[in-house]
Amino acid sequence: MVRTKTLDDDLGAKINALKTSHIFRGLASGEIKELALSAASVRYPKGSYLFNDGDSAEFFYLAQEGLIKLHKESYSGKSVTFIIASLGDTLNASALSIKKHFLSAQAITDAKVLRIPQKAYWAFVSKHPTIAIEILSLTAQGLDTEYNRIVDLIGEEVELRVVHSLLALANKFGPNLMLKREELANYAGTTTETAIRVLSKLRKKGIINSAGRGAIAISNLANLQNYKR
Amino acid sequence: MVRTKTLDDDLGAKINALKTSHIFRGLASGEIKELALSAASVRYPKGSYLFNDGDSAEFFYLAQEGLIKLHKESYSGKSVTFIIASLGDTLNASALSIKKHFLSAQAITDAKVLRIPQKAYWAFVSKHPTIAIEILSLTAQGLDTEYNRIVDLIGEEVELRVVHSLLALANKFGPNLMLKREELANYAGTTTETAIRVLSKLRKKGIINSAGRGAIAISNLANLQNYKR
DNA sequence: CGTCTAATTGAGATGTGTCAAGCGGTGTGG
DNA sequence: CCACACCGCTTGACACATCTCAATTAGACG
Repeated sequence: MVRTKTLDDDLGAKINALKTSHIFRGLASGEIKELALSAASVRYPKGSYLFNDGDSAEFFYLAQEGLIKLHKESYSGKSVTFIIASLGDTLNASALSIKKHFLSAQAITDAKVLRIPQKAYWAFVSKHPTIAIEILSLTAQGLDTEYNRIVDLIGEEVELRVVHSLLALANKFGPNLMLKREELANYAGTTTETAIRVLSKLRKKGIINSAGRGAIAISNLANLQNYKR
Repeated sequence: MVRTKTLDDDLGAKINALKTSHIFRGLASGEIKELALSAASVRYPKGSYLFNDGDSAEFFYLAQEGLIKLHKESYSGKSVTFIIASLGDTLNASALSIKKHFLSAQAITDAKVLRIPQKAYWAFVSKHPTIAIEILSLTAQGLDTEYNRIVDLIGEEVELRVVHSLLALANKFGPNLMLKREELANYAGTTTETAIRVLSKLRKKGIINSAGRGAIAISNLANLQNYKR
């Protein structure tokens, strides 16, 4: 029966998708299957929002395709990007115990995610305490990252912050970043103009190439790593 | 036998101390006892360090008396305070899965803590999955706090940041803060001088009183909460 | 009473945001 | 297929918030 077959394929795809996440790595396919059964694959067009800061968290999200920006706006309207999520990244793993999203999620390219109702997610984690530890580990790492970002924000000048942002992004996405200058600026916590000025300086030093609109190519990673002024 | 008696008292005190933490609230005394058995009560004089950023995390710490500052220094030597811990606060709960401390802990008054070897802490948490969830909840809250701090740092001016810092501290310690101007400044992510200038302004508006050295008294909390300029 | 640390205020330097203008590539509609 | 419009990128000039440096005052403590 054709219909059954496609459904099975679908389930298999979901199981594989779940396995791309660190937090489910330790489990056997059989175990994951239970969770996959309540998962839905959903597409979001570029620019659209998956959820907003402050919304009640109804689903657990796992990125499958595209880039999703996790960000938040200040009272005065300035947007800060915390995470750019891609394949295998959870968008709100720690929302387990928290009722509200504390960031907004916006697709910056066309994107696809796996979406699981909180209740099913919670039940699954309760049944597999190992996963709770994985989530904790992930959340703690995130906390460490933010501590470092704050230290940077307070103690270092913008130039270095932009460099650090580039390094963090390159570490995750490789040396060819498909990001607008504005995205980089939001990530580094500065303005587009200032980010561009830093990039111009880096270009003159041969550390990056202008790779056209919406792209930044790091050509000399080593020099970026021990960058001084 | 006197010796046994004092030991028992000691154990009882440790059990009670553990109960002051949110993460152990759900457990019965009998269950906590196991953990208390491997706990040691340790004193640290004002100014001394419990551990340093980057050290391997050998113990789990719970604050019992005094104030302990969790902070980190930037490469350029600027110190940022993240948390001021007091009775019942864990200093490194999420270090469960992390091998290294990611903040430094320094006593800002004479302090007393409960100290538990990582191994015992880990074993206990493994045995009580509920606690892992509590720790996760705590860590996630911490993450939310830091997200908000970053948004503040990037989007708002110092004046407002100092006000927010005062509110956060007052929320935890009450309107009479026993902190030096310098501590407040580190917490708000600014310099001592700038913090003082903001405080002077607030004093002129009747929102705070100068309560002498090492103290800040908030006299009008309501006005502080809806503070504008 | 003297010393030491914290608090306070001033004046100046400067990094970074803001505003404004121009350029260039890309896509779209006539 | 060309032309026009839009959007992202880039650079310049200027304003200003905040840091830095310096000097003074006040309070605590021996």
